[in-house]
Amino acid sequence: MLPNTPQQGTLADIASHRLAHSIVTGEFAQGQKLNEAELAERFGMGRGPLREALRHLEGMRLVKRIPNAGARVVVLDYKTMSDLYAVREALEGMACRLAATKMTTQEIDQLSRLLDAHEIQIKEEGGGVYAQSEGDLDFHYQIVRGSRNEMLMDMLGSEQYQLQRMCRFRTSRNAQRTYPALQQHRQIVEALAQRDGELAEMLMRRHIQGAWRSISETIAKEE
Amino acid sequence: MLPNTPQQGTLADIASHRLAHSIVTGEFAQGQKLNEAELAERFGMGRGPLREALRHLEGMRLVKRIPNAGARVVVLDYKTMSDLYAVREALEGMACRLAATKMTTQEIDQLSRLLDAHEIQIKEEGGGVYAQSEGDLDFHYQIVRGSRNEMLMDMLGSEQYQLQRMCRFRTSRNAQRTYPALQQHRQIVEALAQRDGELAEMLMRRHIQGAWRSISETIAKEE
DNA sequence: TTTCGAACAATTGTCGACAATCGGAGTCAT
DNA sequence: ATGACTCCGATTGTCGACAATTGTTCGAAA
Repeated sequence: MLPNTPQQGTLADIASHRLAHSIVTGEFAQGQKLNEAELAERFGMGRGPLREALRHLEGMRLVKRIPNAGARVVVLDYKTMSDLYAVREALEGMACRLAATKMTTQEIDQLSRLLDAHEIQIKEEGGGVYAQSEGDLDFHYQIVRGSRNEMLMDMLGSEQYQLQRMCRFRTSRNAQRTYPALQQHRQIVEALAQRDGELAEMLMRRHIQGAWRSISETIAKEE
Repeated sequence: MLPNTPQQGTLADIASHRLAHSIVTGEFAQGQKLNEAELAERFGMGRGPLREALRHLEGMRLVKRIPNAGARVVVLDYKTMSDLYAVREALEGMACRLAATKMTTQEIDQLSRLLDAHEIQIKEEGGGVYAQSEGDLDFHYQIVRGSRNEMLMDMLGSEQYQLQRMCRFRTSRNAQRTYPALQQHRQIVEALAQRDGELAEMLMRRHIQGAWRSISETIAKEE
């Protein structure tokens, strides 16, 4: 469902996925230096494939490379997260607009049932945040797929998806938002069902703005 | 001004830039296979740095890699170009909205003078398309910079910029659009000067939609 | 004591060679 | 003639070693 391709392909791909996972889960601290030789030994491979993996992660904006000075895990400061959510608002808004005309009625029904499952899950588990969080990603990704836009799927799937997870790990608990978020999801599905792309885009953009506001306040409260 | 960093850094960076240039100018045909050994010899380097460059270009969506089968220049078919313009509409629209509040009055004035220069250039050269094309890119990039959003600048600067140039090379001459495009640019600057982000976003989105419609018709006419 | 400089250690960048895998030519049987 | 199988060439994937660059530490002079 989600782009969690473990991929038993080349060693570089394996290293790329393992590194990405270690970074988004916080196993590697932000700004931490990534030593090539050390990582290569840990993964049981040479430095060649590992360097290629680092190049790939650089393209995904998960690490930042400085020539002759090595690679470091990217630092998600307030400004970066703010920028990220603006980009998400634009891209997912467009995805939603496109999905309103491109998704089949069947797919929209399926999306509605997905929300039913989420609602039950929330009530049973008393607002289990993590499940909702993953479910939220699932909901958004289904809409992006519904846009039928390969480039959007790539961007929101492989690149931003990872950074977004880093945001969630950084500011994990904002449980109070799970229920209003579900309500907003319902409104979005409604707009999709009515094939109103303009409305769907607007609702999605507001939804993401709300998510950012919530995260932003959480960060402010921590300080 | 534009992100044309020739970068005398590592060999991988040099190879990356040379390859990118060869691809966007059409020196390498779309879908052409990129032989590692051959390219490494042509650039006077080993296969290691070249492989890293290919990984980088893969992240920029200029080449497509298949494990154990090599890398090929991406093919810009109609669907891909359509997807690209939808993404551009979303991202540049957002950039324009942000720029309306973030750009200094001085920067907006400068943008206005840039358009004056374009107008003179068009009248003198009788609508020299290529110059206008580069000028158009310059205009758009200035607005993206004005958004103060690093992620937008990265995405629209390094990644899409290249693909967009490929589009232009594929469908080079649509001279009839230079003048209405300039008019639209003027409207956008006007909205920026009035600090009307919503209007500026809408105008930019229409502008890009118009550009796509023009390119789309050109392609349809060729067939 | 501070500061500048030089040697040194650590890490990155690069290359050449070897192993693994894929695509295609050729062959044989049906 | 066509289909599948096998072998071979070509290309990609990987590794280890070497060169180049950086950051540091130690020492000597002001």
